[in-house]
Amino acid sequence: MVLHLYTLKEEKVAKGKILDSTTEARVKEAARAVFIRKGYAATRTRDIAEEAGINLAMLNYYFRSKERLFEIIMFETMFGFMQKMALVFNDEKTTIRQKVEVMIDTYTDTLIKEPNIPLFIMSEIRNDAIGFLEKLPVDKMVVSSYLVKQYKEAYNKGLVKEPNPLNFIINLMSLVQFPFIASPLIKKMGGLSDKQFNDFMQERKRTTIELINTMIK
Amino acid sequence: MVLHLYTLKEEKVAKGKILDSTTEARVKEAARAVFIRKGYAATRTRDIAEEAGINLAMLNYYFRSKERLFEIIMFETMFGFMQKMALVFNDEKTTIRQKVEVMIDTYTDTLIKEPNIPLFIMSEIRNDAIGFLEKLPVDKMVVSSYLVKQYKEAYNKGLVKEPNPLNFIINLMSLVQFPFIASPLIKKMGGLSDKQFNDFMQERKRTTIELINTMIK
DNA sequence: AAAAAAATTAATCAAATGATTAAAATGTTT
DNA sequence: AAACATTTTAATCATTTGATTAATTTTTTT
Repeated sequence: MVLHLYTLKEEKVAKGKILDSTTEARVKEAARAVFIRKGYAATRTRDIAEEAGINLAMLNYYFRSKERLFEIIMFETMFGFMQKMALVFNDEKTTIRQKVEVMIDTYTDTLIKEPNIPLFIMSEIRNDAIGFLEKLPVDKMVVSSYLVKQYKEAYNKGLVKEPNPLNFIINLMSLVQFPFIASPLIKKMGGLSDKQFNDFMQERKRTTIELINTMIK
Repeated sequence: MVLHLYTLKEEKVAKGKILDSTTEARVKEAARAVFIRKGYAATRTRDIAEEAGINLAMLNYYFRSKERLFEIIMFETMFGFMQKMALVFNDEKTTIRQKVEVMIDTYTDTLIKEPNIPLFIMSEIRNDAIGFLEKLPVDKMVVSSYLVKQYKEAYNKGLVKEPNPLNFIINLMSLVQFPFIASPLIKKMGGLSDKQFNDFMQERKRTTIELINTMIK
């Protein structure tokens, strides 16, 4: 009955077991689903156990505590979120306009599949009991990105009016993420079903790209 | 030791007592502050009592339960939020452009003072244990607004490209509200202090108005 | 001033909840 | 197969937390 380290577990998984069938993986996947749907404070460890279809004790056996499990989920989620962004931002082969297009297109698709991620991230960062924000180099990621370099050049050439690239990035994020954050409200406002909402978001890609592109000559 | 009704309390307040000095009012004000800062699930009734500087039992004495107290706060917050919107939307004396300007200006000012309201509303609507969204006629408010009427006319005259007024309204809300929802992230990204962030939002008013106005000829 | 009502406090309760334990079951190694 | 290690289960613990109670103080009414 020795409680092994998490790293030992990883080794075992790496050996070739089907990740999703492992109890550990099921707990983690259930935790991800419930945490993202309800937030840290509102989820009970029993909710996770139930969602995973396992005994409650297994959660603590594999992850020691609710908080440690949450840290793993939160870190992975934020990391994935940022990595996706960084990849587009730092592509030296694309123009600003192409980046805008790719960002809006791929982000919308991602969020149609996982619509609760933005609200989850923003909510959990608000409390930030653990201090994720400090650990994540979002500032470096933006300031030293290729996109910002491109944007500054474009500004110097008079191709964009707005001098602050932060405004540009915020507009981009706002227009894509906010509709998902406010999705229950928007569905109600427009009388949209889930399906209709997703179709609406698909169509919105084009108008959003157009709107952002008015910032760039 | 009779527990009086909430309405009786109101009468008393109406008699002329200074609202903020009443224990009941202090509990409510503290509840508003804590609920909006941390969300329903993360706040303990003891947090509220401490913030109000009163005995925990007073919360239940005046408001019966955490849930009932929350309902009052949530309803008032959402109502205020919508009323402010409806007032601008239904002003028959202003043009669309003027409405855009007023919306962005006043909303930004409001959110600089109460930056956590959008995230609070969106978070609590997500769970929606009580069913606020059903009770609130957001759909009617938008569809039958004077702004939507104006917008449709403008579309018929070829003054706007985008046929769906929902897209227009979402863009407006996104650009104003999202920066506050994501404020910790944005502060980190831009290396901004609280003061710098607020100044940034003030400046952003102008560029946001410009951006939205590109949708209207 | 006496009586009644309302407000407040400290102590306590009951349920929920995160976590642990000891035993049982399953899997692995020798 | 025996011994050992790992995984799983059911029961239980300890703390947190929303709520209540009974007594006390303060305010209002008569």
